[in-house]
Amino acid sequence: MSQGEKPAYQDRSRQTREKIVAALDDALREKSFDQVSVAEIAQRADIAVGTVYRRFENKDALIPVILEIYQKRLEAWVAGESGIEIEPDEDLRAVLRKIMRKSWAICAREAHLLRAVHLYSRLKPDLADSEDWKQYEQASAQSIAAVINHYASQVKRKNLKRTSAFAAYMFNSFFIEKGLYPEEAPATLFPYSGKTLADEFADMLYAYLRLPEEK
Amino acid sequence: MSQGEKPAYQDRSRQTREKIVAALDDALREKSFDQVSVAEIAQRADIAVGTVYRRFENKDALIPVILEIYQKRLEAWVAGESGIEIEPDEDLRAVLRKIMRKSWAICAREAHLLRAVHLYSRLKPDLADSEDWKQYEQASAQSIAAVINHYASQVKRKNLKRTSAFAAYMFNSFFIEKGLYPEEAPATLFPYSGKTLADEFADMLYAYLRLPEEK
Amino acid sequence: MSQGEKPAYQDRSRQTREKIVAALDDALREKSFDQVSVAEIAQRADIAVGTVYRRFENKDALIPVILEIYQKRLEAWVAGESGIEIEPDEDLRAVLRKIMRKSWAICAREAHLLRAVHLYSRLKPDLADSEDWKQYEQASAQSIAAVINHYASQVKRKNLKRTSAFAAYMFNSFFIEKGLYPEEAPATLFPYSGKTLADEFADMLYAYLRLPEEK
Amino acid sequence: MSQGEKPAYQDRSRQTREKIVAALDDALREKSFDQVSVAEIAQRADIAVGTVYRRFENKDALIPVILEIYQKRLEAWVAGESGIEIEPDEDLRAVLRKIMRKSWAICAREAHLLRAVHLYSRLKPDLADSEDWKQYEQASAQSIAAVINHYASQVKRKNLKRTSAFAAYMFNSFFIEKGLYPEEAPATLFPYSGKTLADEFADMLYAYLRLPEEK
DNA sequence: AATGAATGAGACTTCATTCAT
DNA sequence: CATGAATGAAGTCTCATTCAT
Repeated sequence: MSQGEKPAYQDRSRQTREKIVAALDDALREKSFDQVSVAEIAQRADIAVGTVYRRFENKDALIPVILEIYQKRLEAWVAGESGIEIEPDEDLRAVLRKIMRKSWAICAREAHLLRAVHLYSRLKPDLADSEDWKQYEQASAQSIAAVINHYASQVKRKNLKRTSAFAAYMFNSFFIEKGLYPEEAPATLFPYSGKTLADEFADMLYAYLRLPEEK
Repeated sequence: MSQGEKPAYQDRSRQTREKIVAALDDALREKSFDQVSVAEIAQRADIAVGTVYRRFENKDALIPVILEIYQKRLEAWVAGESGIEIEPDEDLRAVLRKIMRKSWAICAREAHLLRAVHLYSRLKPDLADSEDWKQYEQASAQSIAAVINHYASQVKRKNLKRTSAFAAYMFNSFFIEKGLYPEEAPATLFPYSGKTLADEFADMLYAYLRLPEEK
Repeated sequence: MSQGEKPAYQDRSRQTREKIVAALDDALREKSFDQVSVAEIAQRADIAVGTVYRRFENKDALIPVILEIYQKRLEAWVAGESGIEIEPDEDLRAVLRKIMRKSWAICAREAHLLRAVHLYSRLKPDLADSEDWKQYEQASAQSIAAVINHYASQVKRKNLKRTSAFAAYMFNSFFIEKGLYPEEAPATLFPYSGKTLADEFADMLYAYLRLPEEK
Repeated sequence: MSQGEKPAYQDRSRQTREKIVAALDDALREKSFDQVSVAEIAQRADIAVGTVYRRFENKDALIPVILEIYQKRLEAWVAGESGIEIEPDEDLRAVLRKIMRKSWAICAREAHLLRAVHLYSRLKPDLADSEDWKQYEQASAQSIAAVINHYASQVKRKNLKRTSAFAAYMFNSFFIEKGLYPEEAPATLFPYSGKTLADEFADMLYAYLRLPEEK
């Protein structure tokens, strides 16, 4: 239960919550969070406006929910499909490609959710300290760091901590523009997507890791 | 004079326009364009609401102005400081660092303006096809391409066109998150800025250019 | 429920609707529709502005309502009073007088409503094609035609269709000026009203019907 | 010089006035007076907004001017073309037809002006007592009366004064709807115009004059 | 006298939130 | 608990009128 959300003791409450969440998910595929009115959410959920306010303190309290949906999707998807399998003797470059392809697939799939959270954190940074969002990004940073540490022998950079942090930052930035706003600049500057795109980024990351810092 | 703007015949008109522009510039340091009402702009400019509408067809017509302010600032700044000087025998890696440091300085300085345009194009992609914005990003892409072509001998990638496009995309993405929203994730994942940040990206780009495509 | 109006599910809604309608009815006795603001309607109805918009898509959607009020009044009135009774052997001239007197009474009673619709259709002919209004006038045309056909034997004109059409046109024009704008010219040119007025017009119509077309 | 208008002592003033008048005339062919803004008039006249206010106290003060234009047109037209010539032994019915055809022609020609004044007197009856408008209609009434008196021998009605007044009223009503709003109901009920229309009305009037009052 | 920039009241409309049923 | 009607602040935009130049 995230901030601004009210407890649901009864079964019926939980059902209502599900409805709201589904409606929001739906609506975000079409418009930005700002453009979706509470009335529209209620209508899509086939409940009354007041009912939304019974579950959520205000409209902003729905934001954490979006991330929550995303995380559930992510988990379900990871659980369902085979994860990234790394062969014992696999090359770092190949592994990065695998990761990037996979990441791209996930990101593209649920872009509307990430877009909503992302935009929101830009529009109302004060409200949306949204710990969840930060946590989410930090989680991705840790994954990157784990890979880098695992292949430390192939990495030429010495300051692994800083390298990991930078890689994580680029990883996220990379996906944000191309993944969340594929129709807008700067995404349109590179007219490829899918594997081509993922591989290109994997290569860039690989190259970076292989380049020794300058003395 | 950009689209939706009305002509200014008199001196007084131009003064008013400047007041509006300054007020907008000011306001954008605090909130997003959507959160700034026309009434607020008028108030900050110390003029009447109607006066804003005398100069601009509607609120959206102010968007191109933002980019215009930015470009003026850019030009003034470039004119003031010494540009990027490239020594004849200078190394690609060093050149990239220079470029990135400079770009970072510019971007950080007027982040609020770029942020406004960027956010707007995400919120109202239909309206804000904002040719100016696209042009601006394409211009940066061309600069990148020029550098790459100039140093073609040091670049190991063969498909220069695709390489340039990807580099341009990463260049812009890199600056967007860290430059426009330095307080938000994912920018916070990499806790450095200034030269450290610029150099790190320069290195990444350099490494990428030096890495041959896989056969 | 007319075009642009929103459905009312609850009793309370219907009460609100009636408040709005009554407020509008009231206001139109004093000013033209254009001069009545939505805020004024809300105030007269003792509700919030937004409440008006909850029931009606926009201000224009109130226009059909005006005609609706008028029609209800008309029906109620007709139901209440005895209708026009025609004796079997009654003279055409006498029948026309009866009709005109009755029509005059109806028209004078609810002049403010008809005035609103009439003016609106003159001010915004494009929007207010207002099928209702047209239908209403055509209905009156059909009534006239029915009478003429019924008394065909007493009518000397041969082209009954054209005669009916002209009679209907004159019937409406007659009422519009004198009925809707009794204080203005040209109504003031004929300083009588009520039966005197109605009878005079009945006579004119009678005379017209009795005059053979010129060969 | 009508009410609300300011005196023009100089030549230049008079020229300005002409420009305004012409611009207004022009504009009224396209939209209603309410829909024409002072700014538009100024633009069409190729003068400044303030200049309009130097000549006219406010927008409403332009209304009397419209009627003035109309009257000038009328006079010029009457002076230019041969007026209505009545042969000594001409039949009343034929004379009425001539009058109606001529009247129709005038009315149709400058409908936009009459329409503006007419609408205005309906929208703001308080302000627009517009003596001019009343005078104008009374003038037409006198003309009708003159004809009726001239043919008194052929008229069967006894109360000539009342008869004339009613005829004048119908004369004006007749032209208002069909002449000023030919595209709207009730004008559309009678799908003819020109001579057919004029003759039909002439016949109606003739018949009326020939019908003795009932005892 | 002319100009046209500036004014600001006021109109329409939206929508997050409240509250009586 | 759910409902959905009602609220009203706030936003965008228009235009008759004023006034400094």
